[in-house]
Formats: sequence, C-alpha cells, structure tokens
Amino acid sequence: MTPRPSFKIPKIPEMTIRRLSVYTRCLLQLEEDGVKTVSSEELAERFSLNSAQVRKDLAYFGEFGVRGIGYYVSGLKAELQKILGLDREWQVALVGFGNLGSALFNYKGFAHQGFRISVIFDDDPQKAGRTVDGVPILPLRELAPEAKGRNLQIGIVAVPAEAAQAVADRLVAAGIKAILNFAPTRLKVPKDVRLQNVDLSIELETLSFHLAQVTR
Amino acid sequence: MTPRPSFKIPKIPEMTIRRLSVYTRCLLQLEEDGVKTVSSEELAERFSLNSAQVRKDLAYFGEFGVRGIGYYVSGLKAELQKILGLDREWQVALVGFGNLGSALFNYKGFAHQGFRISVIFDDDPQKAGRTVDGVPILPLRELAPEAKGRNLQIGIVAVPAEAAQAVADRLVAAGIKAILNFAPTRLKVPKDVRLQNVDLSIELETLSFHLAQVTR
DNA sequence: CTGTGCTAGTGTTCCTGTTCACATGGCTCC
DNA sequence: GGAGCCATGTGAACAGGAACACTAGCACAG
Repeated sequence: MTPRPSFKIPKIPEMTIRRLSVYTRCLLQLEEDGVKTVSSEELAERFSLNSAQVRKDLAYFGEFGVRGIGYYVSGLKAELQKILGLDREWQVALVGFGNLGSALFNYKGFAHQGFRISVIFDDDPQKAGRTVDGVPILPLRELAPEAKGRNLQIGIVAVPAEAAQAVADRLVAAGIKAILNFAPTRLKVPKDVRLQNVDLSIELETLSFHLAQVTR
Repeated sequence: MTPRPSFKIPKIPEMTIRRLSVYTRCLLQLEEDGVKTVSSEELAERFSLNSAQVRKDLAYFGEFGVRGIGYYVSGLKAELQKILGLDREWQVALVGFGNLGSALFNYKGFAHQGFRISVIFDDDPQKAGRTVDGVPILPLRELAPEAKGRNLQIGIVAVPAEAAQAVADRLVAAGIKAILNFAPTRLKVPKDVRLQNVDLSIELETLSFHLAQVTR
C-alpha cells in the first residue's frame, strides 16, 4: 500500500541535502586525483565539519561505507549523484535574459551536472525570436506549450522583482514543479512546487550587519 | 571591562539577521505605499511566518513597537537599516569581471542600499586597465594598496573555483573582513573574517533532489 | 584461523531556534 | 480620569538538528 516499500524516507533535513551536494563535488575532485577511499573524518575536515555529521548524512540513504576502511570514492560518488538526481538530464527554462540571466546562461557549471537550459523566455522584442548558442529565446506567452513539448522541469526566475510573481504563476500553471528564484521577493507558490531562493541583498546585508557590529 | 557596556549582544541567530533583511525590504515597500503602522501579525503573514517570530527577531535589538498599535513603518525601517549597517556606504571590491562579475556589477539593487562597487579586479589583460562606468578594472596585484587607499570593506569573489582560494587569501591579506563568495568552493578564511557563500550548484541540486524523489 | 585495529553506523544527549501563551503597558473612548 | 482594548514583549514548552560516545563489523596481520 505504501508507494515505496523498499525505501523509507525518515524526513531528510534540508541541511543534509545541501551537504550531499558539497560531498559530491568533493568526491568528484578526489576521484580525479586518483584517491580510492576516503573516511568520514577526512571528508569532514575539508569542510570543518563533524565526522559524525558526515556519517549520519550518508546513513540516511543506505550503508555506503566499509567499516575499518571508509567509503569507496567512485562508488559513493555514483550513489550520491543518483540520490541528487544528477544521473539524468533536467530540462531547465531560464526566464529573463538580462544581465543576470545571460550570466547564468553562460555559466559552465550547469550543463556539467546535467542541467540543460533548453529554452529562454524574455518579452523584450529585441531578444525574443533570436537564438543564443542554439537555444531559442521566446516570448513568455509561449511558456505553457513549450513546457509540455520540451518536458521542462525546472524554471529559473531572473527577472526584476516586480515581474517575478507573475512569472512564477506562469511557471506553476505550466506544470513546472521546481523554481530557482533570483528576484528579491518572496514568491508564493503551491506547496507541491519546490522553491529555492537566491537573494543577493540578504547575503550582502548579512555581511554589512556583522561589519556594522565591529565598526561601531 | 566589557568592550560594549551600553549594548549587550545575546547571540543573535543567523536566521534572524536574514529575516531582518527581508523585513526591511518589506517596510520600504509599505512606506512607499503610504502605510503608517504595521503589526507583527501582518508582517508575518507576508512571509508565511509566525508572528511571535517577528516580534522576537525585533526584540533582540530593542523595543521598537507600541502595544496595541504595532510598529511605525518608517521608524522601524530606519532602526533596521541602522542595525543592518545600511545607513552608511560600504566600499565593495569586485574580483572577477567575467559573466557573473559583470552581471553583478550591472545589478541595480546594490548601490541602492549603500553598497558601492568602487573598484574591480581582473587579471585578464583585455580587461585590466580599462574602466566601466567610471570604475577602474585593475590587476589583482593592486589589491593590497587599493584596499587601504579606497577603504575597501567587502570583497565579492566572482572567479572560477580554482582561483577562488588565492583571491580570498589576498582579500584577507589586504585587511578585508567580509567576503561574498560565488565560486563553488568552500573557502578557508580566518574566523574574524565573515564569509558568505552563494552556491548555485547547491541550490539547483537541492531542486533536482526533490524532483528525483517524486519522479522515481 | 584468530586477534587486533580501524572506521562505519546509531542511540542518546545537548543545544539552538521556533512556537505557544500570558502578562505588560500604551492608546483611545467615554 | 478611568476602564477597556489590543498588540507587543517575553518566559516556558517544544522541536529538530548537531555532537557525543558507544557498538558493530570488515580487513588485514600474524
């Protein structure tokens, strides 16, 4: 009756998932360096973290390690990539092709891990209709039909704050279940849609807060 | 004997500071809309948050509210801006003027809140020596002398992962106490230096993790 | 084959941040 | 001037994530 009998999910902490992502990157590096095995202790100290933390994070998903040895780098890497969904290709829609949008598009790290920006949306008549590196730039109203045709799964919102909610609404309406938002606004989305915010102002203001404490 | 006798700091949670930043932005909007007072309840529901949370966050820093009324929008806004250090201008150094660097430079939101990118560093001979919008682009070796002369306080790292640690080391050596890192690496800095990371891969991979759970 | 050493996995404790619930205290209206 | 209202401020309960410390199990040496 349970949808996934072989594999129970005991509420994974958000922080654990973020760390998995970090571990994965580290393992990629280690594999490249020809390292075969790594202990939770070694892994931990690279991020000034607790080794129990590392073990617990990994143990949420299975028993990947060997006692007395540690973890096999390439094996663990593959497991984590599978868990994070990096073993497949995700179709990403980028909305907004201004400064930030084009920077994101040109960022090399994405395609690498299986995130493919397969279409761009922007209503600017200067941009809409053109193509960059083989990727079409379309007006926003094309979103719904394209989403189905291209099997879009992730939307990146890189438009000004004022337009962000409208864009998000369209993404949701088009059936997209994961949104990465760069606009400085708190978007409202249904709770079956996963929303991840990147807010530069918050990061900068956190810094200036701490500076202000010292520089009183 | 205590360095700050008039003002005790009872360990402010990191999350509180991030929320202050969000509140501030909201208050700016409210003020613009001509709203005079706002209650913790109203403020909270804009971010689907608990009202006690809002009150506690604010209470860390003083008694800004009026019982039976709420908070005076412009008064609270001014207080929060002071707490976050937004009542002054910070001199920011941007290191790396590639895709992301130039996008950040052109992003309007920064100057707005008192963050002035007053110098850019990039070793690319195509770029170094030039000027954009009156801001000079210099080779990285100029960092130390410029930091003093320009009173640089914040460094933004927008270089590839491989170069990031070296850049961070130079920023630290130049006496900069706050770093915003966009490179996908965990930088090591002395603990009196405030480090804030923005890691796009982590955000995207968090999304793909959740998608992968559903799309099994 | 047996013993030792090493490190993964895990139950428990600790601690930080969030939520609840109440008492406090200024404003307003009569 | 006093009584009632209403939202703040805050101590106490709660929850969840992180650290500790112990147990389990595999590998390798002798």
